[in-house]
Amino acid sequence: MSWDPSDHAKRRGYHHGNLREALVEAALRLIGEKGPGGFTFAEAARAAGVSPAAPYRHFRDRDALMADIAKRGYEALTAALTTAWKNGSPTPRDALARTGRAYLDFARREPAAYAAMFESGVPVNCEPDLQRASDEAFAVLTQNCEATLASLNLKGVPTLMVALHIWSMSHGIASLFVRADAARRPLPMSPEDLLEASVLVYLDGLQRKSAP
Amino acid sequence: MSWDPSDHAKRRGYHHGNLREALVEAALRLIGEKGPGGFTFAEAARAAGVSPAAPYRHFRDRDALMADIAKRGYEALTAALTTAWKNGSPTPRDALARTGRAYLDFARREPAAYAAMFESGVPVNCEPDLQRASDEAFAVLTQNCEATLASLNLKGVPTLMVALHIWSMSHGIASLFVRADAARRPLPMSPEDLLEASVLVYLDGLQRKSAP
DNA sequence: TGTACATCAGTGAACGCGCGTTCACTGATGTAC
DNA sequence: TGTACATCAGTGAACGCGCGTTCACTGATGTAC
Repeated sequence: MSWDPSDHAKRRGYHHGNLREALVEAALRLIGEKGPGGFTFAEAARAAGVSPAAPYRHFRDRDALMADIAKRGYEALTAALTTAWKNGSPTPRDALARTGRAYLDFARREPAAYAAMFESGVPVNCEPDLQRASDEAFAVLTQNCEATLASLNLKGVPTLMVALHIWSMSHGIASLFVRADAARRPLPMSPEDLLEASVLVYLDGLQRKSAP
Repeated sequence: MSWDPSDHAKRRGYHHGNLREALVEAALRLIGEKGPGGFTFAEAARAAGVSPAAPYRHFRDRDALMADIAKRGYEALTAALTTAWKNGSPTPRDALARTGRAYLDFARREPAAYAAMFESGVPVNCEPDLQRASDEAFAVLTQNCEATLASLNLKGVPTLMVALHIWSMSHGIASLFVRADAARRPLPMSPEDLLEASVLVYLDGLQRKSAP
C-alpha cells in the first residue's frame, strides 16, 4: 500500500486501460520533437510502454493515428477560434484580429497537431470525421469574417474570398515564422503583430475599394 | 557504332560522368512523387543506376543533398521573380501582382524544390550558400515592394513589413491551395486570382492608411 | 608521342538497425444465468 | 452471490525489408615528364 505515483504505472497489469489516448499523446510528443516524418508506430507503442503489436487494436495503421490527431487538432482550433472571437466584442474588427493571434498561438502551442493538420500528407478528405472537423473550423472563420464585413458595411464583398485571404495570411505567417523547423528569419516584430498589421491593412483595403 | 541513344546509357562505363546532377534530378523526382520524407539516399542512388555507396562521393549525407536542392530552388525562385518583375512595367503594382503569380507558378512547377525549401526541415542557416540564396530571393521581393511603395507614394510605410506580408500571403496560398498534398479545398477562383486579389486589396489598404 | 603514376569516382559486400506487420497466444474483464 | 463463458486488449516472437554507412577495392582519367 503506497501513494508513490510511480507505483501507478507499475501496477497497471495486462491491460493498459487507456492505450488509445496514450498513443495519441506519445505521437503528439514525437511529432513535436521530430516533425511529422519522425514518428513511427513502433516508437509510439514503446513510449506508451506497450508491445509493438498493441496499437493495431486501436488504429488501422500509422496514417489512421495521424488522421485522428489532425481531427483533434481541427476541433481544438475551432474551440480556440470560437473562444477568441468572444461574440465579436468589442468590435468584429478587434475580434478578428484576436482570432488571428489565437491561430498563431495554436500553431505555437500545438506544433504537433498543426503539423498533422497541414504537413503530414494526410489528405483532409481521407476520413469523414476529419473532413467534418476541418470544415467546422473553416466555418467559424467564415462566420467571423461575415460578421466583420457586416459591421464594416461591406455588403458586396464575397465572404468566402475574405475568409480564404485571412486564412492564407495566418497560415503563411504561422508556417514561415512561428514553427520551429521553418526557414526562420529575424523579424522586426512578433509574428502576432505582423499578422494583426496585415489583417488590418487588408480590411482597410476592402473599405477603400467599396467606398473610394 | 550506333546512334541509338539508349546505347548512351549502356556505354557509360565505370564512371558515371555526371552523378551529382543525376542524384539531384532523381531526388527531385522522388520528392515530387512522395514528399520530402519519402526520399532516401539509397533510392536516389538506385534511380541514378549506381551503387548505394556512390552518393557519398558527392554529398556528405541525405541532408546535404536536400540543402543543395533547396539552394537551387531559391536560385530558381530568384530568377523567376526577377523575370516576372520585368523592371516594374507597366506599373510596379501590376508587376508585383505578376511576381505573385510567378511565385505560385514556381510552387506548382517545382513542387520538389518548394518542399525542400519550406517543408523538409532543413534549416536555411545550416549552410552559407543556402542562406545566401535564400537571402537573395527575399532581397528581390523586398526591392520589388520598395519600388511599388515608391510608385504609390507610400514613403512612410516600412518596406520590410510589406515584403513579409506579401511573402506570407504568397506562401500561405501556395501551401494551402497549390501543393498537391495540402489540405485541398474547393476554391471559388484560381489560387493565382486569389493571391492577386489579396495583394491588390492589401495595397489599397496601405494607400487608405497613408491618405485617409 | 608515349609512359608512369597519382588521383578520382564508383564497386559490391557487409554490418547493425528499426520498422511494419502477422500470428497464435493469454490474461483480464464483463455478462448471463 | 457465484460461476461459466464470451469477448476484449495486450503479448512476444518472428518475418522480411530497406535504410544508412563503412570498407578495402578497382577501373578510369588526367598529368608530368
